[in-house]
Amino acid sequence: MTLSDITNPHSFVAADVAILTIRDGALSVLLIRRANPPFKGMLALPGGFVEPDETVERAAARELFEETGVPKSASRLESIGVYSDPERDPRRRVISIAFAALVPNPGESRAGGDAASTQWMPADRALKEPLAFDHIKILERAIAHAKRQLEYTTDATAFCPDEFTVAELRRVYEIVWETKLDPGNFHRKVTRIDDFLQPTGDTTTRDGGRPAALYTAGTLKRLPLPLSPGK
Amino acid sequence: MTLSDITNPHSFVAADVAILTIRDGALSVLLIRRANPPFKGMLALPGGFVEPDETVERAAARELFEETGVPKSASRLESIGVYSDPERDPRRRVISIAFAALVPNPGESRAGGDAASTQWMPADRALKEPLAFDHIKILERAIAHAKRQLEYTTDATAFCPDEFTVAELRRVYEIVWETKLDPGNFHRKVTRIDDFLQPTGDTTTRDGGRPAALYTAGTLKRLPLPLSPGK
DNA sequence: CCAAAAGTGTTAACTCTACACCCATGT
DNA sequence: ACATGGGTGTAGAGTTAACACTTTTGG
Repeated sequence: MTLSDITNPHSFVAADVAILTIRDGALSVLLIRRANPPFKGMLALPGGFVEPDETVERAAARELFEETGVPKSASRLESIGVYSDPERDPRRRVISIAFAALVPNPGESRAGGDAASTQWMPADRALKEPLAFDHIKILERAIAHAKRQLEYTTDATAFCPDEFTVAELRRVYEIVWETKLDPGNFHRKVTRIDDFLQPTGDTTTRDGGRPAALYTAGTLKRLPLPLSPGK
Repeated sequence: MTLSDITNPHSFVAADVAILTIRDGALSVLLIRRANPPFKGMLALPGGFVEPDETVERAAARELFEETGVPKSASRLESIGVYSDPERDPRRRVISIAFAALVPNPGESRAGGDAASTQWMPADRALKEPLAFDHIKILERAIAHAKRQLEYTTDATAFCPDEFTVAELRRVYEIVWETKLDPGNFHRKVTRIDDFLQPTGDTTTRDGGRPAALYTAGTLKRLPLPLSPGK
């Protein structure tokens, strides 16, 4: 560290992650209660400073794993924006790289980071809570991002367990888009797209009724034609 | 500035901008020749450090204006990613926030920054040049971003002058997507979308043939249905 | 047997593509 | 008059939405 490093413009860089999942039929987000100032005691998104030897993606993946136990590979973790208002942190200049993580329901918020202070909350309720920093803006953007991702990519599968049925996938779309989709048409549409869904050969009756075929996520990332949320 | 500020993890943060326009029928990018190490003498994207009192968007807008004279309001300037490999700058840790700017052809690269060392280059040629840092990756992402933006948003108008014809707009799509589009079908499609194009009432014959109606960009940002580059 | 959910068939409405054709100007 | 590009009409192909219907299980 030289003097010029200190006098030249520099900043703290943090990665903040809106970890989204579907719980009890609602799009939900993981919030922590801050143990330290600033905003001590307030709800916030998980986040932390980027270490000198890691990328911001790695810092975000680390936060994700610490708070949920979900490895990066089981999620879709994407950068959704940079928050750099000089006043956003009252103590010092911190530039935040915001991420959205779409993860399968990991059950109760776990021990990793600081279990006692983490909680899942339905996204619509979280948007009405006072959140630390500009985390409300990050959360808004993360939710908009998720809705858009479902239109153009196969990211909906990130909300599902490893093996899932077409109806379970449909419910993801219905919950995130807040619409009803025709089960028959939806089934035809998604099963016709090459490499979207990989049949396992197994079936399940866990949702009742006639047994449903089980699938895993295929290799396709971007949908050839967007799935529209329109009625 | 306290001691803890220095010993805690921190970084230099830069904004690098891929300024894209359409010149001589080709998608082109503004490159500078670096006057200083590292990578002295090499081609690079314009960029600079984020000052302590400005946002990264503002730093990017400043670069854009310095190099082209184009104000932020006449462009679409969007963050397209964060480049934070600890080794990306050989001298010290620098995290780069990458932007893509879509601008109308501003004529010759101008005096602002350092006219002698800036040049427009067709994007496909620039992709084959050795560029400083990881700027090739940023440029690739900026081009992919532009192609996608044209599908889902009204950003194509950012490449056009203030007033433009439907055919001029069509040429933007044809050049960026590297396709031919049916003039009649394209005309019908875009003029039918509410708030995409605002008729001025004037016409022009600057492209020859029958006079074409002039339009300005409307208020719509996101297309209700994507325009596909499909055949 | 009945309820429930999976998955398929069918059809009318809609949209898109290709291309023919007419229009309004400069030369 | 004619070349040039602007813009409209139209028919056939393709796609979609709505919903009836069959399938396969659990109770």
